[in-house]
Amino acid sequence: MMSDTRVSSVIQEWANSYPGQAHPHTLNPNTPTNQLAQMDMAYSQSQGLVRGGSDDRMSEQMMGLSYMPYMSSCLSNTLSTGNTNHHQSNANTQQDFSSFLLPTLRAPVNKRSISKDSAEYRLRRERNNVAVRKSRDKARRRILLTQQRAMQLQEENQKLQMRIGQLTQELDTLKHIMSQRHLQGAPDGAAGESSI
Amino acid sequence: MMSDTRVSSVIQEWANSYPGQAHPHTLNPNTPTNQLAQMDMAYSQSQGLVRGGSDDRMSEQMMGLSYMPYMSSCLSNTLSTGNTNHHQSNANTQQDFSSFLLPTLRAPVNKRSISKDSAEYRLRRERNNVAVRKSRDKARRRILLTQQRAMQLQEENQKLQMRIGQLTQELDTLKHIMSQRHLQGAPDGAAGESSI
DNA sequence: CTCCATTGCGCAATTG
DNA sequence: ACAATTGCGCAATGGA
Repeated sequence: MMSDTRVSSVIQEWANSYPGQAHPHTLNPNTPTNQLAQMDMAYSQSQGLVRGGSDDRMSEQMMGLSYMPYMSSCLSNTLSTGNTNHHQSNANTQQDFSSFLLPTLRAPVNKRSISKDSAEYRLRRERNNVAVRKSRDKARRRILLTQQRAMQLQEENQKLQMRIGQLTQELDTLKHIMSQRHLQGAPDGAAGESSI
Repeated sequence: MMSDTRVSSVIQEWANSYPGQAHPHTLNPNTPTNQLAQMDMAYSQSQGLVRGGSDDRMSEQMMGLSYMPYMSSCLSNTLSTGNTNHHQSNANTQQDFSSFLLPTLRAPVNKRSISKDSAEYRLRRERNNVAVRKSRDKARRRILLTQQRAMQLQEENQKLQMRIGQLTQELDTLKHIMSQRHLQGAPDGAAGESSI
């Protein structure tokens, strides 16, 4: 039939995706690998509070060169990046007084004047963009792995259930034969008789 | 111990997440729900290219939960929206010649001057934003469900394997007993003798 | 063509 | 300071 070897390999990969914990060891449906625990609420209010006040969207980037597919911006990413980032909309609005708002815990010193133009800003942005792509790719891979794992587990499950049916039937037959010979008097002490 | 009833419910939910296929019915490991088939090289350079391959079917069925959290943002936001979107960066710059660049496939005709300001533009954007939130929320839920499903399948798997071990041992014991009674000569035709 | 759904991407805030 | 995550909006595209 299907190669069962493939299963274990994917399972292995999957396990690697969750360094935190995810071993069959102490598997507990109540601890959904954490990492996802907060997924539910994460949404309900982050929106209105976090960014709502600053309102910085708008005039994101390019619109101009947007028509051509991403070839340019993506292939030559990381640095060369003929990417289309031209957007110098209003932006630096709150980091000025952010130092005031913060609870005086070692004020961020001088973080001002990183406004968009500075090469440092672009550098940071570009780095973050790379990190973001990397992270998302990782997430995608993890999701894929989880899906494959689920499918394979299901497949394996069916096989196991068939096997159980097989064994059960065989056992019944054997027991029946033994009872036919009125020798049933000796219940096997070893295996017990767990119900079906 | 753990309620097994809950398992089936989650599985059920999960199944609903994949209307395309995902029923134990004709499950085929060779069709990994596609939708994620080409994921490996995604990072190196696919970014700009991949787009074309994806093909997934899936209708929409609300998945039960709606977007209570969004309701406020969606309903009220759509128009009232205290958002300060005023920016009139030049926008319509190249769609003029874009019609040239494109392979003559029904040129975008006149999509001109929908630039940012138009109420229609904002309306469309806002609608899309809503759709995006909805879609992502759905995706998150689906991922979570898949994970839970995988965990529960694994748990169930372990139980099944234990059961198999149990049955096998019981069967061995029985066979041993029968052979001890030198009655092995009677082949049970019904169950066959599948090796361990 | 319109409309919604999906998806890749960049930005900014947070986290570790 | 730095990479990794995460929510979000934008634009392109796919599919009714």
